[in-house]
Amino acid sequence: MEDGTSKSPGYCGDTADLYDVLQWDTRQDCEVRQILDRIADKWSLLVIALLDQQSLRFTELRRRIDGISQRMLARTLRHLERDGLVSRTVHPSVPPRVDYELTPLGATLHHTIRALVTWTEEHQREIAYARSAYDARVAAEQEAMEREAAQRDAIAREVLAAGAARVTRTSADSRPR
Amino acid sequence: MEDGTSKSPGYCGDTADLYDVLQWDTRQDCEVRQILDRIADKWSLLVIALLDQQSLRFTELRRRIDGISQRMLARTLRHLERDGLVSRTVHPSVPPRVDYELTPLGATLHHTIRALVTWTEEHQREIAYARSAYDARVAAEQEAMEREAAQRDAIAREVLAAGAARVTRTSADSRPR
DNA sequence: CGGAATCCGCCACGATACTG
DNA sequence: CAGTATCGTGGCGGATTCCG
Repeated sequence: MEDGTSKSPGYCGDTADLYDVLQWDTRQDCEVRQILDRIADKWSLLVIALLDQQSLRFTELRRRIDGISQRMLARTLRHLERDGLVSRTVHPSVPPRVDYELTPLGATLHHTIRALVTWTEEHQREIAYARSAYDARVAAEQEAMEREAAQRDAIAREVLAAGAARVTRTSADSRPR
Repeated sequence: MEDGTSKSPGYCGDTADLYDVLQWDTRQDCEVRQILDRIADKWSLLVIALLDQQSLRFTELRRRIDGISQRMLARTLRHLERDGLVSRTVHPSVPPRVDYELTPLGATLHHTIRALVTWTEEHQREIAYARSAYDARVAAEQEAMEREAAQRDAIAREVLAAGAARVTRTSADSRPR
């Protein structure tokens, strides 16, 4: 089975059905986070998006996503199937044909994901701008640091040179004694 | 700088501003996916959720999240700051005090994230059920496989025993010759 | 064609120690 | 308190091979 969900020992239990939504912060390191990590996965997102439009077979998905390895596609599909988000249909024919499609549950997820993606698309430019601004700031700071270091270095060298000269003189003075 | 966004060579460029939203599937392996991977991150989600309620300082976040390493918290915060989602305010005092709070941009994200988390919470049980059903199916299949294998094994042993007996007889018959 | 299994590089993450 | 720097490691993900 390679690596499954690995029912972590940190399973916090669903004893509290009606927990305060305003406090999903601390205790949510149980199942919710895990599910989120799975569906927010890079490939899962793509697969769900593609399957919303129509059912597809393995190779079609592989071609469309282009960049995914067969291993990751198989893994992703099995995960989604396990979570009940996509359904797998095997047509007994030669060559074998397997179709994947979104379950009703998966379809509801799609809307939410779409919202997230839409947000990202809408604010893409703002984020890019913020990033460049941040990077510029950091670069400026680093440059300032380097200039300062260079200055310190220069001063240190000067002092050392003067000290060496003084030492030479001093030793010359003390030698006769 | 350790490891940053690592502007991947796969940067597809934002040349197409008005791309068909219905086809964000294939070409989205550019910036959108990267942004999504960042904000849909396990820790980022938590930090954003926590900061929506009020501004917090480093250690407060650390305590509340509980399970995050100082390294990941620092990384996450710097990422979010770079993306312009949270703002960092340093109060020059002893001991030093740093406050983090959501920017307006980050506040807009919070609603979307909340929607995603809400979806997860709402369908948590369905997913858990689907998983157990899937696991049960797989376990049953594997058990069937093993039973079949055991049967094959028994049959094979029987045949081998019979064959050995025949061989013994045959060799006994052929010895006198 | 649709996978499963194996090998392996690499880096993301965690734990620790040190700085200011 | 609020980080940065360093090291060790687990597992993610890619390439390859084989099976039904």
